[in-house]
Amino acid sequence: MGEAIELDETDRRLLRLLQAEPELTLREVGDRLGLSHTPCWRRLARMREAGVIEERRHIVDPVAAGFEIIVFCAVRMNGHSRAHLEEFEAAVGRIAEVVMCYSVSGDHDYLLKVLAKSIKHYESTVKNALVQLPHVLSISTSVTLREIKNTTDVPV
Amino acid sequence: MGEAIELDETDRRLLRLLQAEPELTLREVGDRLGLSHTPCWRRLARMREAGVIEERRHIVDPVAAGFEIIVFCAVRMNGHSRAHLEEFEAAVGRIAEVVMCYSVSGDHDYLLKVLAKSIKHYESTVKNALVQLPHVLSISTSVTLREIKNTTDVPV
DNA sequence: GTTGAAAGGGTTGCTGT
DNA sequence: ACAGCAACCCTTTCAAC
Repeated sequence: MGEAIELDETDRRLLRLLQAEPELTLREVGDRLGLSHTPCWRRLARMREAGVIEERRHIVDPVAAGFEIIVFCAVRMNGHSRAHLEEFEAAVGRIAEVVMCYSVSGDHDYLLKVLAKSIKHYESTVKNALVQLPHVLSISTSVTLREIKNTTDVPV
Repeated sequence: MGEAIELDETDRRLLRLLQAEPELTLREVGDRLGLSHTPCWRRLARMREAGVIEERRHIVDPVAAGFEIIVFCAVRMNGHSRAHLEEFEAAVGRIAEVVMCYSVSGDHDYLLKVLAKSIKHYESTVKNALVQLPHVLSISTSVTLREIKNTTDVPV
């Protein structure tokens, strides 16, 4: 998105407030910060412009929506040419059950987070699709047992 | 939150639409689905009640906010009594830089995602705090090199 | 399910500092 | 450049049907 910008303490307080209480109106935010709502709105617009803050998102709970299985996959590749990696990454982008993918340093090449309706769904659909991609050497799966914490909040 | 509920195809279309285009107004959503805005609102209220959909959240970009380092930590514990685990989990809840924590099956006990402003910040502040917690046996760190995908969207 | 309306938030132009 | 004021438009919400 936009250029890198400096955040002053008021910007950070604003972000903290909005992350902690997402349903606050700008007028309420202004009251808490000792400002009127307009400067708050302008600061937000500036931060949105710069890509610091994105559109407000509707958060769906995977479990309540029927995705009871959450697994992490560590993927190892057998070749690291640009073309190989791009092919894998494009495929990951197309698989909706893969909700997160980072390339990582260390023992593995990629770390993925995958949602599935059941173990069977994960094994037969998602893992199968991933293993069959070219240049994938191995996938080691960690099944999550319990969610302790999962937040989108950044500790600004 | 609420009780488990059944989602019909209209509910799922609604969720898909709102996840894909979070800024749509209820009237626009209604138009797309061939409904007026009121039933859309009623369905959303019901899903919110049931915990399927949460408050709309403001999403802050960690990198744009100065958190350039994202790491995953696999934590191994040396005791698995309820008290040990609860102590660790409570600590994790208090550390704002830890944005995600799952207990997992397999080689490790917990998998964490951590935001930090620098490697130094991660090592000296976050990792240090974690290692010093009682009953933590080892922490192995994977530094992320690049984000390929990271979405809150559930593939309903 | 629909229409219609009250309440109130987001947005913007203008003004003052 | 940044804050505040006032007004408009539009969304959310909730009647009544």
